[in-house]
Order: sequence, then C-alpha cells, then structure tokens
Amino acid sequence: MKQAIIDVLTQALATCRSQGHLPAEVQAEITLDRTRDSKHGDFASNIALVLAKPAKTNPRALAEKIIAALPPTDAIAKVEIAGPGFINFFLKADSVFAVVKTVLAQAEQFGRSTKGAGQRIQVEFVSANPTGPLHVGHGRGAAYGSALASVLNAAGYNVYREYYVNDAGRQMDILAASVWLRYLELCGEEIVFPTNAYKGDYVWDIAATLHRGHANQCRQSWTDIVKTLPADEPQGGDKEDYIDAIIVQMKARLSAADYRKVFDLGLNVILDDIRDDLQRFSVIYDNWYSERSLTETGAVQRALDKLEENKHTYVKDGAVWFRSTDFGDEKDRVLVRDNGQTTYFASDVAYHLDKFERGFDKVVNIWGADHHGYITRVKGALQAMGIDPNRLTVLLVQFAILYQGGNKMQMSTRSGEFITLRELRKEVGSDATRFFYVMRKSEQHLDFDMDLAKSQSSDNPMYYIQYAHARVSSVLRKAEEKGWIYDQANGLANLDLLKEQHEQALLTSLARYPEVIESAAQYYEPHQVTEYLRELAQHFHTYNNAHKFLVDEVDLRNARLSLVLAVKQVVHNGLTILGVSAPESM
RNA sequence: GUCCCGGUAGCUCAGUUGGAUAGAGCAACGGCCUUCUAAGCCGUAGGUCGGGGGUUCGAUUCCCUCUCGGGACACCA
Repeated sequence: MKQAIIDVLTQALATCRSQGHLPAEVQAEITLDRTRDSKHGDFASNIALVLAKPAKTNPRALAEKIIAALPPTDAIAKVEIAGPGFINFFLKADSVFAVVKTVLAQAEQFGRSTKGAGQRIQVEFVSANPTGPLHVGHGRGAAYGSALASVLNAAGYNVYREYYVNDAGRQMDILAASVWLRYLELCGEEIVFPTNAYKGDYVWDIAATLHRGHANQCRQSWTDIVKTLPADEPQGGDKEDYIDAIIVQMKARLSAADYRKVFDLGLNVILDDIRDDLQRFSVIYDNWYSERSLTETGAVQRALDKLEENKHTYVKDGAVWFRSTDFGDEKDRVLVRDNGQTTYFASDVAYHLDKFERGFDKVVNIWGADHHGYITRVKGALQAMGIDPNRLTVLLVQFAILYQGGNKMQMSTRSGEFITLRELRKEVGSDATRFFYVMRKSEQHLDFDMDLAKSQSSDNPMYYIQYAHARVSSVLRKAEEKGWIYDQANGLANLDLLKEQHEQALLTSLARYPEVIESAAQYYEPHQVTEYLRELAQHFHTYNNAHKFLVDEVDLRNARLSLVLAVKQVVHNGLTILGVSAPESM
C-alpha cells in the first residue's frame, strides 16, 4: 500500500516536471510516513515542503499542483493539503479491510518481502572463545544476532549464520594449562592454582574426564615444575609471565600428542556445551568456522602475502606490521610477532578475506562493545586487500546489566564468578530472556530486570504480547463450546462491518507489520519488532475489553473472528522472528 | 590524552531516520469483573527532550561547543 502511493506520487512529480511546474533538474526522494493523527489521513508526504524552495514557489501552491497531477487510484479516497504543505492521503475503507484477507491468505508468509532481493548476507555472532560456558554478556549477542538474522531473512535476504570458533591462540593454551593443573591435583599433586588460570568448576569436570580416561599418563611432578617458574602475582610477580611459563613447561614435558589431547578435550567439551546451550536458546547456525583451520589451510599466509604484495606491511623489531595508520587507525598493528607466531589480528584478516572470497554480498559482524577499536583495522585490512570495506558492517552490542531484587549482579569470566546464560535461561525462561535481550537498541546499555522478566503480569511486555495470542485461541475455544462454527468466507465478505474505532486501529496496525519488518531489517534493529508487537497487543487488548467478539449476529461475529485471527497470525509471525514462542493458552 | 556509546516524565525506555499538539510501560492517584482469561481495560497527574550556539519553512532528530555518566584504547584472544 505504501509503495503504491509512492508510485503515484512519483508519477505526479513527473507530470509536474513535464508541465513546467517543477524544474527538471530538481530531484528528491519521496518520503511517505504513517500519520500520527488520523485527522491527517493514513499517509502523509512532505514532498511539497522539500521541493518548494528549489521550485521557487510556496509549499501549498506546489502541493496543489502535485495533487492535480495525481493519477486516479482505487485505493485512495481523498487527498488533502494540510498545515504548511503536507499532502495527506486517506485510504478507501476497502483497502483498509483488505489486510485481513491478505494476512489470513499469506499466514506465516505475511510480512515477508523481497526487498533484500536474495542478496547473500552473512551474519556472524556470539563467536565467544571456547574457554568456558557462555555468560549473560554473550546471551545478548546470541539473541540479537539470531533475531537480526531472522529479520533479514524475512526481508528477503539470503542469510547465512556463522559462529567463529577461536580454537587457537594463547587463551586456549591457558585453558589447556588450567585443565592440566586441575588434573595434576586429581593425580595427587599439591599445587597452588595460578592467578590467571581459569577457575570455573567446569575446568574440574574436564580434568576429571581426563583423569578417568588417561589415569596418570599426563602426570608430571609439580615440585619439579615450580622450580622453573617465576613468581605469581600474589608473590609480587607477573601473572601473565607466570601462566605463560606454565604453558611452556606443559608443552615441553608432554608429548605433542598428549598436549593436543588435553587441549582438544577442553575445547570439545566446552564447544559442545556452547552448542547445546545455544540450541536450547533457539539459536541455530549454518556453520561453525574454525580459526585453527585458517592456519592449517594456509589462509593466514595467503592473507599476509596479499597485504605484503600490496605494500601495506613492513618489518620492525623483528615483527611484521600492517600499516593500518594509512587507513585511519591510531597505530600500526602487528601481524606476526617477533617469536614467529601470527597474531589474532592476522587470523581475523584472513577470516574476513575468506568471507568475501566465499561470495557474500554483505557481511555483518556482531561484536561486544569492547571490540570497537578493532573495526578500523579490520576494515583497513579489507581495503588494503582490495575489498570495499563498506560491504562489512560491524554492529556493537553493549553488555547487559542484570538486576535482581533491585541489586546489580556482577560478573567476571576469569575469576569463575559469573552468571551463565544457562543459569539465566533456567531462572527466567528462554522466551523472556530472548525478548528482554532484544527489547533495546543493541548499542545501548541494557538493564535486564530479572524479576520483571519472570513475572507473569501485564508489567512484563512479553507476557502481555503472548497473552494477546493466547486470548484469541481462547475465544476460538469458547466459540467451539457454544457450537458456533467460524465461517471464514463469510467473515471476509463482511469485513465492512468492522466500523468501530478499535477495529480501525487494529487494521492499521496489521497493515504496518510489513513496513516494520523492512525498517527493522534496513536499520538492523530487531527492537522495532518488539515495540510494534507491544503496540499491536495493546490495540488488541483494548478492543477485547470494549467489544465482544462472540456476538449473536453471524456476519459480524465472523468478521470479528477474522480480524482477531489475523492479529493472532501477525503476533505469531513477529514472535517467531524474535525466537519467542506463541502459546495457545497461558 | 584519543576514540566510541549514551543523557527524553520520579524509574525503564520509544520516538516512523528533519515534520503537524514529544509518546508508552512501571511507580502515584481514581474507576471497571453476573461477561470470550482482570495475565486485561479506562481515566487523572507528570516535560526547559543535559546546557549553549548554528544549519532551515520546521530540530528530540543534523553540525559545533561545553557538561555529566558508561566503555574501549596489547607483539591477549
């Protein structure tokens, strides 16, 4: 409907140009908005205000010319000039009612569009290091990324969901060392656990599995090891140096195969746990991409070669640097360390090169807000390799702060004292968790009120929306009890009986849904869907309270049931995009 | 110090990407169940859109500046 009006406006402008009311060189994008006030009709355009100056006339006079040039249309009842020169469009009743027919006919497909034109878009999200269970910070990225992917899919993009597994690098070595030390404790060694090692209980579990399967095979004398180590932090040393020294010892004392065994056990146990966790959170992926594979396939080397070929690297202090300052970065970045090891950044360059080599038109990364400094260098590297950096969009997700009983709950991965996504899910449920995570703009700090998320009352927006869905089902059950059979054909033939204000408001809300999906996709803002659903639910509840659906008059009853069934469908479609269930009863 | 994000009702936040009289939910106050779920609805009150400049027909929205919060600034990942 919106597009249809934009089309006739475009034609009208063309006519104005040919008649000389508008200079041919004056161009403007037509904006058409839903009106806030029904006195202003259904849609309003500010085009006359925008073009008045270049056309050297006043807005109202230009608006008249434009209106006169509008081709006749079935859908529009009347057009008015209002205020300083707005053009207001009033839709015919028939075209307002038509949405019910469309919703019921298209069902799950209602709201889908072809705006994305099948463009291939990759969404990479969560990608947490497999060094421990997902915590509540990752949860927001998971809910947001998953909802965004669904929104893009509904808007006609060909979406590919990916998780980048950081299965290489120092943090993973620290995990392996942490597991090994716990294992040594199980073997009977008396050790002092390092400040910088992973202390969560899950490390004990992994160590126990190792001990069960391999007994004392990987056992080494802690007393011997300690002699080679510098002081740990509590003893006045450096905790980073200390843990690194342990890793060196571990690699020296275990065979390569045994080291890999400990390393992979930790990796696989945790990765399986993450997969399971996300699956229960209704977050699914098309692919899990291994960082380690980038080294193994030579992708990292290829990326480094490409940067070197294009003369964007140099050697200093024994390290290979990327001249990222040429692309707006504050300082140049190391690709290969003086010890010969490539950095995480080098893997990232290779990974992003690979993404575009795989043929995605657009790539979206969802990162924690603490990674914002990386955007410039990654985009710089893309540019340095001859790829348009604008094809990459990085969306930052701020941390969520949990509140329970009015108190802030803190977390920290390394200390082992953190709230896991799993705990949050079990506490407030998957539906409410997902809904609350996407309720706010991603780049905004989120106050996550656990008490509210758990509460089963109208204060809780998720329950409020789900209840609208359940309420329609309840009405249908009631109709059945009364022996009244819903006749959809009859209902659709009598939609013109829906004259109440509440009904008109609902019809407009329903018609807006496809526009909301497109907008949410265009701006990467799934929270537009939560806002919309709350509003739709509110219109429904208000209507429900003011009017009875199950009236004696058959025609009116069928018409109203058709309307509320359409509401139910749209609520279902919207909640599905958000990864939230739509219950039949509550 | 540099760079991001934010400041809208007592609280948590929307605000259709520059439009018409700035909205919602809590909290406060007053109403509505012999009825398809009161897990709901209606009403009242509540504002210098952080301050100050600028851009223009028009600014909560864009630009500059100041201010106050939060965060990021590795040869870690």
